[in-house]
Amino acid sequence: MRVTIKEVAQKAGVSTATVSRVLNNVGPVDDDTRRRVREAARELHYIPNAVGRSLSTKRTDAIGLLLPDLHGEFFSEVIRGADETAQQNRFHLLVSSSHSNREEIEAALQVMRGRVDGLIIMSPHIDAHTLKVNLPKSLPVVLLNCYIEDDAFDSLNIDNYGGTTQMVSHLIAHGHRCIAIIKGTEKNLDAEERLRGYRFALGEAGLHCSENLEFAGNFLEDSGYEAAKRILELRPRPTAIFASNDSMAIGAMSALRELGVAVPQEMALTGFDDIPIARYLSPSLTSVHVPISNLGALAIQKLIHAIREKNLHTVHHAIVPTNLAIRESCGCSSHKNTGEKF
Amino acid sequence: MRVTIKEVAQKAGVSTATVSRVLNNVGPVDDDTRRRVREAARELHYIPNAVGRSLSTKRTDAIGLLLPDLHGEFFSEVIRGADETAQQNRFHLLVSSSHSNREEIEAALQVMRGRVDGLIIMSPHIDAHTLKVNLPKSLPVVLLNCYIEDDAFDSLNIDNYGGTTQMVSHLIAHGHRCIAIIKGTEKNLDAEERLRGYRFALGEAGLHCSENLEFAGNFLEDSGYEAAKRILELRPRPTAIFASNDSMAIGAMSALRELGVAVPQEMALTGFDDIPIARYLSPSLTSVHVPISNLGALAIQKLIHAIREKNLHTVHHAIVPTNLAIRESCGCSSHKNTGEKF
DNA sequence: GCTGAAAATGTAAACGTTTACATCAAGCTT
DNA sequence: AAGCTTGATGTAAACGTTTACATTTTCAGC
Repeated sequence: MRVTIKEVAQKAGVSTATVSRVLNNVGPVDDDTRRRVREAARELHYIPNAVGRSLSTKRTDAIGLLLPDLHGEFFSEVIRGADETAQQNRFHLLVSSSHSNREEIEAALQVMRGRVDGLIIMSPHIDAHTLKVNLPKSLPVVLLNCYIEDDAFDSLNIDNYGGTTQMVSHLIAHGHRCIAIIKGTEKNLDAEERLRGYRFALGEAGLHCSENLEFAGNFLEDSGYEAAKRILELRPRPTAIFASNDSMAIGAMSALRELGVAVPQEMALTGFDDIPIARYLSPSLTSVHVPISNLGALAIQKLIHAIREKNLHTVHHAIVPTNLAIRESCGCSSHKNTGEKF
Repeated sequence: MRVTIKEVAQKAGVSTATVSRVLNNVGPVDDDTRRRVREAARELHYIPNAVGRSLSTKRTDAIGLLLPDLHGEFFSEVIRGADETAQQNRFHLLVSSSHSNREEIEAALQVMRGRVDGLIIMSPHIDAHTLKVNLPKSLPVVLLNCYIEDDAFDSLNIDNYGGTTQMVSHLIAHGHRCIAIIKGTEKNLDAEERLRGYRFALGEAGLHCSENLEFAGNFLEDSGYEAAKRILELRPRPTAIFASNDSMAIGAMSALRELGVAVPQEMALTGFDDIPIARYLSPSLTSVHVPISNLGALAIQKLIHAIREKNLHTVHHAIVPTNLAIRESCGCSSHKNTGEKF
């Protein structure tokens, strides 16, 4: 069926060992032999069988990417960044997405096991114990935005707390005194950290911190839409809304527009993530910029380092900094319409 | 290192063959033996090695997904749909994205070869010959939105032509006589078909069809932004813009807003793809709805059928229908603000 | 021309499964 | 009771590589 190394060896008049040596540039081979083997391989359109090789070398040259039930551009940008970096390093990406509970994650881990040389896990729900039970000790892992700060695993986290604090402080600096928050999914690390940052910024400014100002959400547009409607019923009405991500901010913006509340004049609105579309909204959305595709790329780099330098590699926790992308929706007119790129 | 089938066999006091039979539910095995084997496997936390199995069975249980340099939500929705369906069928997804030229695709194909049981190729640039040279005859393939109508490959195409025709006809029906188009990437099938549909609809209505009304674009927001600015310089000024995808429509909307042109009052605007965010724009974007995640799911279903029923399967070309999502941006007030879901 | 090292190449085991075939025991049929 | 069938299990080959080790060849140094 498919042409194997044996046929190449036969055609070139050598043993399979020699063919392997030639094709992998390893060990001493006579120039003339090398030429003959190369020629034979080319003529037969020989492509080494990846499975056979994997079995022998115990490498797969693949990286597993385990994603939660992510949506929209955040999802695609992470994959794009990861894939690009993986390709550059001659690794492949095994993607498994939409895992929301422990069972699904465990199943996915089992499936990945043996098929990948390393794993990137982005899962706000997972706990260290589940991971340790389901993963061989020797498999390099990088955690992306996970709760766990266990020293067994490398981790990469967005500076949710810092970014939110900055943003809310920005609103306060521009005169807002009553700021509502649309929270993210419950028990989600990002959501919790953003909430924590929000509370801290309010407290630091000596402002009233009330649960009445905190509205449930789940990171999807719909929930932002609903939350905004409820926020408008509050008395006194808040003058600003911090949405825990851009999707919800977009939903909120939609609700505000529908109800005739002008953004930012009657209500300031900010998001988090700075998805590409934020700058094209009307009004353009002020958001906390997260280098999303970098995040994927960084995770891959870290992981590949762990794979290649298994012995040298030491566990490391990194926090990816964020920065404010000030646009129209927060009403900070000095920065109006910059539309800056990063 | 990792526990193998041999250790399970030893612990259970049987041969590896029996263990294999038990774990795969194949062939007759004594109930008591079965129990012992299961127990041993559980105690040892045995997980079959996927590579060894692949080598033996010549299956990988993986599907390759080859994507072009796609952006934004279209990209993520295709992957989501594909992944979901793949998981349901116990297949894994090997994703390789951002391929824009032939060399990259050939490289990706070679890499995929042997690692997957089937391949979904979404690549507006590829030609049948390149595929035939680089793929073993026996590998099932589904082409997604590719030029090729070669009978060697299954294909799945969006009804670009029909969708565009409908949309442009809709604009005409609402009184527009001078409609500009922002074209998609050159040499891209989607782009060409949408252009063809646009021209046809104009012609059918007996309207002037001029190259002056056709503006270059590349499916990214920026190009929509630029094109819109140029469109506004036209005299007589068009009263409607058909953008070949939503991203460009969003860019165009941004430009119009900046220049103080009211949408839809002074300029109607429509897109194509109906990405999730379209309904949350202001004004909400009228677009040609494409069941994007279905597209990924359908492709996987088709492919899995081809893989499983290799002999029964016959080549088939399918066209995925589109439909109009009428919202505010086209100014067809009767449908104002429906915000319908699909 | 011998010795020994270095270079070139071959042999075969190993990687972890599945599975065709062989074997053996037990129960039926006649 | 001999011959069959069936069920349960074991044996070993096969899948396609890589690589440790063995073997052969070459050739410099004496």
